[in-house]
Amino acid sequence: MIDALFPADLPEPAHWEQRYPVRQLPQHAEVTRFGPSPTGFVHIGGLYVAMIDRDVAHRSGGSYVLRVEDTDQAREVAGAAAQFDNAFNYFGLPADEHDESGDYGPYHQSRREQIYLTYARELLREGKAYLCFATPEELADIRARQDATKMPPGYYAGWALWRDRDPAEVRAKLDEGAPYVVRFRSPGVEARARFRDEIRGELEHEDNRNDVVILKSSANEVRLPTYHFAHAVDDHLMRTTLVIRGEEWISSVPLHLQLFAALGFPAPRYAHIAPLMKQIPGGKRKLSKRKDSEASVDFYIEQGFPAEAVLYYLRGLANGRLAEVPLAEALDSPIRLTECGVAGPLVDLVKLEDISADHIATLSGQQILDAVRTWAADHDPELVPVLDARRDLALAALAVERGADVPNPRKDLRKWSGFREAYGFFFPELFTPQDVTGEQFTQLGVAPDLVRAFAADFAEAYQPLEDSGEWFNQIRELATKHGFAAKPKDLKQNPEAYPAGGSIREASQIIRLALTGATRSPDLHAVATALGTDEVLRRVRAVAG
RNA sequence: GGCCCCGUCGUCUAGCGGCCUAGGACGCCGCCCUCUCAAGGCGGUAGCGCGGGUUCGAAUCCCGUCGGGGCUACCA
Repeated sequence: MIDALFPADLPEPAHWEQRYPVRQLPQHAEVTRFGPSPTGFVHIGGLYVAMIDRDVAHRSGGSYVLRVEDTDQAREVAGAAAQFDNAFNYFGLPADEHDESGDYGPYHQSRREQIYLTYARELLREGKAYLCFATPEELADIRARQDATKMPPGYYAGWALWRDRDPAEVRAKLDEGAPYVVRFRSPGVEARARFRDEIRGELEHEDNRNDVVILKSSANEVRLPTYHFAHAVDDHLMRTTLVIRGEEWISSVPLHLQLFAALGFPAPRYAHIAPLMKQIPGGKRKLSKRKDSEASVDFYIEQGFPAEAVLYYLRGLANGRLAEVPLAEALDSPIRLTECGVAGPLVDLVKLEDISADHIATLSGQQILDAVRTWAADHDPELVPVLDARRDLALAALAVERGADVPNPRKDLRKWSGFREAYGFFFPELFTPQDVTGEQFTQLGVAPDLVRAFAADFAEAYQPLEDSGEWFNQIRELATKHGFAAKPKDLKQNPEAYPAGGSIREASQIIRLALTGATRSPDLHAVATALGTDEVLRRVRAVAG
C-alpha cells in the first residue's frame, strides 16, 4: 500500500548514500551551512550567522554550503534570489557550495523532492511515520480542547487521530482521494532530552512527543518536506558536521535528534547563536523585520556603510575579543564558537558609525571617491555626474586633512551617504551660498555692512599663500583693521575697544560661511587651496555683494 | 499557560570563590589644543536585577524571585 503512493522508480536510500558520499576532509574540518528562505528580505541576523558559518568552515579546512530553504511556497517572493546575491556580494561572503558549484546539490530544497520522498517512504515502510488525513478543522478542534483543559498542545498520544488507525480506514480515505500529510511517529516518552551545544555546553529540554508533519499535503503539486525533515535529510546527505543557527531552534533539537535516530543517521553537532536585539524604551527585543529598518541588510548598503566596517562590527559582537583588536587583524582572526556570547547583543548604530568613521579615515582619497561613486550609482544617481566631472576637485577635497602625511585624518565621513553633507560644498553645483542677512551670518553678531565690507576687502587683497599661518594672517590683519580683536581673550577683557563686536573667530567665520556655506568645516586654508583662487574669489565676492 | 535560553557601567564585554576599592572599549561629561567642526591629548561619570542561602570569604556556587527573549504551525 505504501509503495503505491510513490513513483515506481523512486531510488532507495542506498542510492543517495552513494550519490553523496562521506567527504574526504582533514580531521577537524567542519562542514557548515546557511539556509536562507527566499522571502525577499535579508535579515542582518542572517548575515551574522552566515559570516560565522563561513569563518568556522574555512578556519577548519572544511566547506561552507549555501542551501536555499524554499519549502514554503506561500512565503516565496519573486526576485528574492537576486536580492540575496546582491546583499551577500556586497559583504563578500560567497559560499563554497551553491547552485553553480558543489557535489552535494541541488542546493535548493524545492529541487530535492525525490530525496525527501525516498526517506519518507522508508520511514513509512518501517512504521516510523504514518499517513494523516486530519483536516484543518479537526486540528483546530484538537487545539481548542487542549487549551480548554490546559493540556499541552500538539498532535500526540490520544490526540493523534491517525497514529494507530486501522489500515482499512487509511485505504478507504486513500480511495476517496482525500489529501494527507506524512507524520513522524514520535518515540517520545515521559523523558528529558539532553544534548550538547557548542556554545552553551550541556542543554536539557523536555523531549519531543509530537507526531510532527514531515511531508506536507499530498494536494500540493510538489511534495515538500517541512523544515525539520529537510534538516535531517539534507544535513546528513550534505555531510554537515556542525549546524550553526539561531537560538530559536533550541526547542526543536529534541525533535531533530529523534528524526536523525529514526533515519539511522548520525546527528551533527549544534551551535545556537544568540539573536541580535534592538534597544527599546523598556528594554530590548529581537530585531524585527517589520518594525526596524536596521534589521535589513539593505539598510546598511543603502546607508553606505563599508562592508569591512559592518563585518568588523558583527565580528566584535560574536567574539568580544575581536572588538578590541584593529580591523584588519580582527577580520583575519578566527571566530571561536566557545567565545560567542549567550545573551543577545543590541545592535548599536552609533558604535557602528564610529567604527565606520575610523575605517574610512584609514582609506585614501582615491579609495573613498571610488566607493562613494559606486554607492551613488545605486543610491544617489545625481551625484555621479558631479563626481565624474569634477574628479580633481573631489580628490582635492578628500585630501583636506587626510592622507599618508596627516597624523590625525578627519573622521567626518561615517558612511558614503554622508558625502554630500560633509563634502558637497566643495562642488559649485552642490554649494548653497548663504545670504548676508540670513540666519547663519546674523548669528555671528556682526553688522551686515561690516560683513560685506570685510568680504570685499578680503577679496581685494587675497593671496593664495601656501603657508597656513601666513594665509590666516590675511584674515588676522584685515580683522584688526575692521575693528575685530586679534584674540578672543582681548575681546573678552576689553569689549569696548573692538567696535566690530567680534574677534578673529567671527572674522574667520565670515570667510568660512562665504567659502563653505556653513559655520563648521574642515581647515579653512586647506579648503581654500582645494577650491582654487578663482572659486574662492567668486564665493567671497558673492558675499561682498 | 507549559517548556527552553538569558541577566556585570547607557552599549559591547573582562571576570570562571580571595589577585575586584569590579578592568577595557564605545558613548556621555569636563579640560587642553584652536579659525569653526571632526579629530587628538588628558581627566571624569557610570554596573554585578532583587531576596535568601553555602563559605572565613561570592559578580563568581545553590535556591527562589523578578525582568527580557524564544518555542509551543502542513513558517523557517
